[in-house]
Amino acid sequence: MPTSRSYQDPCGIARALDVVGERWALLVVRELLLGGRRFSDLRRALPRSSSNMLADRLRELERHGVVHRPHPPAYELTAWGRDLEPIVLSLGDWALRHVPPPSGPLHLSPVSILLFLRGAVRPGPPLTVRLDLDDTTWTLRVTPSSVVVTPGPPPSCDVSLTTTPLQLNDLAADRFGPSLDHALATGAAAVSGDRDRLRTLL
Amino acid sequence: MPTSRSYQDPCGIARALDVVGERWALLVVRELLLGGRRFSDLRRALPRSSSNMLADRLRELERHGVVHRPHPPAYELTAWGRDLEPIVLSLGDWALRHVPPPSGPLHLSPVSILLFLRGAVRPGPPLTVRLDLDDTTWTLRVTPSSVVVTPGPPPSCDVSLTTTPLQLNDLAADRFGPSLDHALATGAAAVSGDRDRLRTLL
DNA sequence: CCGCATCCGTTTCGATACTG
DNA sequence: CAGTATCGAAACGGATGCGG
Repeated sequence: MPTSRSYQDPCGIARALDVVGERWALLVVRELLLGGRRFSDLRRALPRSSSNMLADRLRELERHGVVHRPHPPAYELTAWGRDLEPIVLSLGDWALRHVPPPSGPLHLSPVSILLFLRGAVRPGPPLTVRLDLDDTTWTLRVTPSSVVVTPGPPPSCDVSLTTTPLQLNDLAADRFGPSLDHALATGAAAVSGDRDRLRTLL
Repeated sequence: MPTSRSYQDPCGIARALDVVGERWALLVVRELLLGGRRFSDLRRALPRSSSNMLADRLRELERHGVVHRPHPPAYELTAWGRDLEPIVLSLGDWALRHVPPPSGPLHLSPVSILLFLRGAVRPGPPLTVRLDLDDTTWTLRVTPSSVVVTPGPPPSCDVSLTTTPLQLNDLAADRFGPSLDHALATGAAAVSGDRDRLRTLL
């Protein structure tokens, strides 16, 4: 049964929290920032959430107009939901300025690292990269005026990279430097196509 | 006992929510945005929260480094906590773009309306306003280069306004136009000093 | 009165199992 | 695959207590 409690406060901040303040809600939004995903995609991306929770949150977000389903079974952000993007990304930047990373066995969703990667890549000469992360495939497209990441494979690509989100995080932190060679040597990552273009991404 | 659950997700967004994602946390931050407040101030501003909840949240926020207490018994935001200001204000703007106001008996905290008012006032000729809202007194200071709202009364002021936060919200929505005359006539607001300067604020 | 701590009923969360 | 059902654990919310 979806949550229906409210702060009963006319302030915009409280009203925003009535919509996206429940547990997991903003992480569901994060997972939808790069495009529509299905229920099972969200479960894989948020493995520590439970299925009834996810179902509740999606229903609430849909009821409030943050999420809709123009092409079931996929869930997508509405235009209003997409307006959360800069806010959610700012929250992430804010935390990274001070919060020590949690310890223990960690899981990083493909969307998390792709949002970070997209933010670190500058527009430049056209380049299409295919990324295979945890059984999902993504397209990173660079043009002189934009950097776009979308779900699904590109029709064709200049270079493709297969690895895990956590490994890609390390590679990106190193700007595809020496750690890339090491990962390729140990099989933690695999590249086909124009490897040098990949190195110049960051 | 303070909450200690974590999303166990190294993504910055999840880490931010580990710190300020629990219920009431961001509303406590909102209440501290204009300066240090005491426990009882926070209780008055957030009357629908419970005292143990508030104590828990303050302890958690202090432990995480968002809040500190340089001058007990007041609670203040740390520099990191103050960095949340643009994010929290953006969330409020986001909600006001689409969320219908909640119904029923509503409570608007002085800080909520003062944040909104401060955002609506442009820098201009120097002016100091004393605001008495719900038994707390505030100072609004306009200079050619800034608009600042601080807790506590000013040493001296050009004009002072006494009313309720909800009433002030209405007056500000009307840019201190006809509704001000009506409020003054009915006693819903009282002004002393340079009333015309007040009218030109917005 | 202020600044909490404690107790306790209710709601939400989270894990697991299950169904169309 | 896309959720629902169930149930114990945790968090929330209100009331009350208590030292300073």
